[in-house]
Amino acid sequence: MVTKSYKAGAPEQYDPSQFPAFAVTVDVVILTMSDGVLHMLLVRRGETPFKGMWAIPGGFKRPNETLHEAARRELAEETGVDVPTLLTQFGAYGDPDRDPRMNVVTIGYLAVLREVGAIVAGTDAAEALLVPVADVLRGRLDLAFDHEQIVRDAIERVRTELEVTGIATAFVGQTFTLAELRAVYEGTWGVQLDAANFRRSVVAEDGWVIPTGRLAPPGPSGGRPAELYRAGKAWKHGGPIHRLKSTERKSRQ
Amino acid sequence: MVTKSYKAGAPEQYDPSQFPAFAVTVDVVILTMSDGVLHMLLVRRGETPFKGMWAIPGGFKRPNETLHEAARRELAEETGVDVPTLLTQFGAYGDPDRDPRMNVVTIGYLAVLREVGAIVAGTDAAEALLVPVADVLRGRLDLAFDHEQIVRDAIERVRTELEVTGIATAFVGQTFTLAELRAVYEGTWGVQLDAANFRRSVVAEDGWVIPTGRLAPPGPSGGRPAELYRAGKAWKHGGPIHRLKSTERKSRQ
DNA sequence: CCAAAAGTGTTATGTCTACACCCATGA
DNA sequence: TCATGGGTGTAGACATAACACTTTTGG
Repeated sequence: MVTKSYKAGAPEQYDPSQFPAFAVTVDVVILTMSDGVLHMLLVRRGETPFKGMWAIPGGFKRPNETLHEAARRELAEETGVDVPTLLTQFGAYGDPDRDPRMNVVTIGYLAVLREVGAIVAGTDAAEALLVPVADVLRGRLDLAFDHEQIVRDAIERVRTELEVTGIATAFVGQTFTLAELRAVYEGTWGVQLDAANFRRSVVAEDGWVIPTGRLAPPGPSGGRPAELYRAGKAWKHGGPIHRLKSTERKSRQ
Repeated sequence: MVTKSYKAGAPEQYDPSQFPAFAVTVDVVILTMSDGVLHMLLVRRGETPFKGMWAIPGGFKRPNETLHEAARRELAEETGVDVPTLLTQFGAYGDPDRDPRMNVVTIGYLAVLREVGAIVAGTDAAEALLVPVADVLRGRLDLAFDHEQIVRDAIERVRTELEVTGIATAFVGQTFTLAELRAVYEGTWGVQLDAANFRRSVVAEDGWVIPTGRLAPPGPSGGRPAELYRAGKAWKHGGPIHRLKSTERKSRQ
């Protein structure tokens, strides 16, 4: 592969002020599974505009960091989590009136955490809240800016990614039972999957889950102990689990 | 659905200069099928930086337009096409050193055109060129900025969209033969598909292609005239054509 | 007539879904 | 021993891939 001479153009006589200036922010939709229900993190805005309203965490991009680094920094500031199991960009939003103060273009990121951990309210947020995603999608919460649309896009993305990539394992721990993994699909898609067929599909796909040989203790109501797995490498064309096409089964939400 | 009071926050005492300023651009990867081969449009840069190098068309976002409008404007300026058959956002790029002049965040858009039409070289481009996408992916052309990466992401996106959405019909005319539609999949994925099975899959899926009853004239070398179809509505979960998993067939490129 | 391209039929193989059944545990 | 949840077996429905065959054109 040829290494490109990246700094070809001369940055000589050039006046940046002749181009319209924008503020660039990064907004992070932080998702986690809690009790089989997909949850997301909201923060209460401590500053104008939309002061006191719920919003998704975010902040201004700094000139010397990449977009991904900015997202990672915002995530760490808000949750204390330094290494998310997954952090993906999913969209950009730049409508002229989306921020009443000035022209702000924001880049949407999707973060997936295994556990909630200690959620730290940052300097510009008076409070933090973990809510079911379904509540936001139903419009029960009034979010600041165009954050409701951003959340909708993020959820649509995670639902698709679930079918196409290995994102599901980002929701569960280092080792997990297949019931836990199945709960990720069920909670995200709002469907019920047949446990038997789920197991076969997942185990059959090569390099997807790897048995550890250990067993998980059963729940308080008994039941056979489940085998513990760890995540394998991702795979070729899409994952082993797909949304039903014709025969839709009853939903849970 | 509840209408949100959008201008809630007061834009009062606020100093925009306290936040880092960025230029925001929109870059458009313009794709079209030509002779069964996926092509893209490049323009030669007429200005510094990277003056004289090939680049994908793009330009600065204006404060009073949306990102989508900016992409549409750039596309029209560069190609004369006002209404593309498809225009989708696929990514944002904001590495600190991606533009030697200043901090520029760019939003990548993917445009699909039916025909090339009259390609008009704009004011800031000395020349325009339609090249096979494969040439760019192989690194045969040295593109300005981080445009090679942007192109790679765009192609990856169009390949996925092809499997999941009705994007294929955006490449063909108002009416089309199934051979033309098949060429879109074959040219984009670099595979050969069985014509018989392709027909069955596409026709079987309800509301995907609609027969017009008319026939297309055969080519110069003869052959039975093909039936003409027009595009139907999109569908539920993904399109009818999928990349082969196990049995990979011989590629064409 | 032959070659070429479109369209139909057929068959073996693979995958998906539903659900019956067995297994290991807590109370 | 019963309830609960994990794991296996299996049969029918459905989808996929390969390819032989028929149809309709140009030369």
